[in-house]
Amino acid sequence: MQIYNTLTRRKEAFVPLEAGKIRMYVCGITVYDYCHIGHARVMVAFDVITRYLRSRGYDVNYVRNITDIDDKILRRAEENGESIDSLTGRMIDAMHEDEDRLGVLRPDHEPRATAHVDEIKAMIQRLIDKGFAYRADNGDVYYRVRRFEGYGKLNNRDPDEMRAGARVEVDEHKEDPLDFVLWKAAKSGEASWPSPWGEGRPGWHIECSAMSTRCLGDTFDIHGGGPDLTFPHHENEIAQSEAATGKRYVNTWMHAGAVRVDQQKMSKSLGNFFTIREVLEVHDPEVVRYLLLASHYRSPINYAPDALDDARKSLERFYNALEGVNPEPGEVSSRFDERFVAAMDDDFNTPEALATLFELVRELNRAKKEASGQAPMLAFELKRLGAILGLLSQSPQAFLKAGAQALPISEAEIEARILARADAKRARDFSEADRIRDELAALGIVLKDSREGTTWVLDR
RNA sequence: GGCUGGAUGGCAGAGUGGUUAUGCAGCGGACUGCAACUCCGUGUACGCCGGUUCGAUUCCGACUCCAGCCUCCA
Repeated sequence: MQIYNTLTRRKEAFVPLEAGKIRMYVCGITVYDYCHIGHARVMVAFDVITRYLRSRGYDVNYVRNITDIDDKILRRAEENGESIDSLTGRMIDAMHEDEDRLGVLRPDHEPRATAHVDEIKAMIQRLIDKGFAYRADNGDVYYRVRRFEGYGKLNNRDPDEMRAGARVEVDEHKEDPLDFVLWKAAKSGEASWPSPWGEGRPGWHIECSAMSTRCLGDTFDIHGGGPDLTFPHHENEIAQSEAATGKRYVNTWMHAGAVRVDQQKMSKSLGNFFTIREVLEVHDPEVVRYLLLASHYRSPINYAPDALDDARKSLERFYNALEGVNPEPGEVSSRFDERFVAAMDDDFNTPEALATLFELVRELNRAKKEASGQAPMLAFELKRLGAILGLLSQSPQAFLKAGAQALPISEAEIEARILARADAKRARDFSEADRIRDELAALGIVLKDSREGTTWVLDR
């Protein structure tokens, strides 16, 4: 199996530290607002990676943190006039709801920063003891960046050159402009924890170093996150962890590509984001998931309404093929499975894997047409491989008729109309049959005739 | 300015040193009372300019353009 490693900027053969086991940490969400599609991409990408690795027999320990103390949280809680716990509690529930709907399986552990302040403080103390950190006179504790030899290795950056042109804010309390905060002294009234350096709270980067080490050990296999975390967040994590433990921190760094809107990154600061929940008001969650998987996880994707429509049409092809077949396990050609695995083994190439599934669909449709008896087995294989991507879990009817409750006509009435049309057809009264079909079509109901009878789906 | 990626047919999007990606849309045919679904067939796509090579969309270099990071952001 090959995985692209941000650290080396190439695909590498992936070998877990411990045979058969994979320890993976992914940077999660700062819970001060609803998740947007960019968050969804990271969630779905690592969900598929986890599902695939498990399908290959690996015992995966997947940890994704929750940042529940931070400046933005403090500010938002203040603005809302609610407590920090209330805000973060609400947003964590919302996040879980969003990912459940997207079919994202929960990570094995979701450590929260506020529940690990002791470990964070212990790591800061270690860094101070080793000379990698210092307490400034304003009560903050900073990391001494230039003391760490490998600083910049993840981003191929030279600290000396960063200094020259950089827009690093000058802070008189820091020894060096590149230094970053490990422990933030509390202003009066702010949420804080006692520490040897005074009342305060953890800086952002240190929580991931402390919690990943706590959950997965000093060195682990995979560390992932969004595209904007390579610098400074992950660079700083490396500096903290490797200085504290003296060991290699992470073997493989994985970063998802950005979600764009009008060729610009979707981000909180630009305000051009779509939340998961607003998108799910109009689109089936599986359509959103498909859209995210139709591009490779490292490529940028442009978010546009048309793209969702295309994704729906592609999924309809899958569900149309599955319709009217009872999947059953059995002997099928191994070539689909082999191609699927080869695609996924190559840095989780989901577009290629999907292409394989479409070939399986064609085979399935042929089997249905020729009544070769292979259809149930092919359908089973399609659903089995689809499940590794977290797709095709619904019944074809549920997917193809989703939204029917909102129709001004009940399903029973639709069935009655279909029977009336069948009668008209039998009487060779095709104008009446067509009238009924047009009447239903005006409501977005599309009829599909086959030897077995007539079924209907919703068109949109 | 520094560092990273990218530019593929009408759209989306993989991939490959010489041979069909795939999906949607289009076109022709089959099925159908007509459709829908489905099947069969159908496209001299690889930013631009050089170089390497028997041969490059694929490797190398320059150029143009796009995006990301360098500040909180997934």
